[in-house]
Amino acid sequence: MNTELLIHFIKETIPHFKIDDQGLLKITECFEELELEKGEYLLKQGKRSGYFIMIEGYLRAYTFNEKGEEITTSFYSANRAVFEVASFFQGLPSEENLIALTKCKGYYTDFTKLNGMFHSVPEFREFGRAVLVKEFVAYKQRTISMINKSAEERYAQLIQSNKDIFQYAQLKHIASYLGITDTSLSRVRREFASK
Amino acid sequence: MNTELLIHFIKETIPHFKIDDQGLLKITECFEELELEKGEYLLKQGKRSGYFIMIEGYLRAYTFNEKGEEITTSFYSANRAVFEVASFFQGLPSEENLIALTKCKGYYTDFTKLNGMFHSVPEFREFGRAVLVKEFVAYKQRTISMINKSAEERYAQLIQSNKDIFQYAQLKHIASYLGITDTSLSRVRREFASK
DNA sequence: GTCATTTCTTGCCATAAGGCAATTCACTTC
DNA sequence: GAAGTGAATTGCCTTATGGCAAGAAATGAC
Repeated sequence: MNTELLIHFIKETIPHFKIDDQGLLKITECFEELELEKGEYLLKQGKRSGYFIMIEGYLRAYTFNEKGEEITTSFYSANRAVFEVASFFQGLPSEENLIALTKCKGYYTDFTKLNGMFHSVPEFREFGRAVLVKEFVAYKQRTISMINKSAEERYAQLIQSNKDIFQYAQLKHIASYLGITDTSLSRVRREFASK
Repeated sequence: MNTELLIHFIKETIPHFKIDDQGLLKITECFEELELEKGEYLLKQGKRSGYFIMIEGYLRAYTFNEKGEEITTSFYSANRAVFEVASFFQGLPSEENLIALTKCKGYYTDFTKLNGMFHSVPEFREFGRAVLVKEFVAYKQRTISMINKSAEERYAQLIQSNKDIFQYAQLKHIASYLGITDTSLSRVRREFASK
């Protein structure tokens, strides 16, 4: 397996930590390469989530509200760890689906393997925790945006932070991610463009 | 130090894990008892967050938006680990304040000590991760509520999940926590009461 | 108790976002 | 390039929420 990019991702995530080769070997042994074609699912509702370090591509996470409408909960792009936190760590069946918006490449593992590394490889502990913290912080910021920003501000923010996604995701999916309807997003875009 | 309640909280958090007495001792040595009076701050903006296992009491987390208005980001009650994730784990100055709504009691530690335990006490790793995951999941669910529930539904949800808070927090703080103004909350409450 | 202060509620009107249906646009297929 | 499909936009109207100011209620100081 070509593990170069996996190793690079791990080192980038914990730059203050030196990892010896033995530790790296233990880690890379627990991952397998995985490719998804556009439209393929990384995770389906009801299954337990795995842990995917994505090196290339775009993914969308979605679930359904009580009315049965699709709600996009996240977008993922390259150099991001992808997992549904409750399902992966607490062993629950996932309420989310993860679908590839483009061809995706990366490294995959499951909870048992990851947990083994977590306890036996100190550097991996740091890595795992850093990833969890980073994702947590991102969600927290998003909640706060929902509280004190308008739809248009959230839209502007998304354009700035993840412009590519507009190329791969449908606007109605971006709309539900932003917490508005596709109709409103369309109007927000018109307003925004005219500025 | 009376560590009974601390030990109880740790065991409750990872019920599937047996902890030996040596591990427990290592853990309890790293915490100190802490009491806050009503109105006292556990964390002030700009400082680095600590880690507080709260056994008794109620806390409120808040920050400010661009207009300088207070935004309540969380309420905490007994048997909860309290920390600002970005500040505590990433070492950043906190953007949040944590203030006691009532007298609070619990156990306190800092990042250095916690990180030491994280690497040296396997049970504490499990505990630390479980806490992080639990808080993360809660935030995630809150974000999704913001997306697909009305203010009234979120209000009803809060009443059900944390009724006590209405006794200790001001309505304007609950309002900003729910993502609405105090005026709107007042109307939501009138509607809700009439049902 | 009375006064002062803060919190909460209400009325009135403004703005943001939603709902639905019709239309336009973009993309595929033949 | 015509027809068919699904996505996105638009028009028209409704509903949810906000803003502000006035009043009511609760709280605290003396």
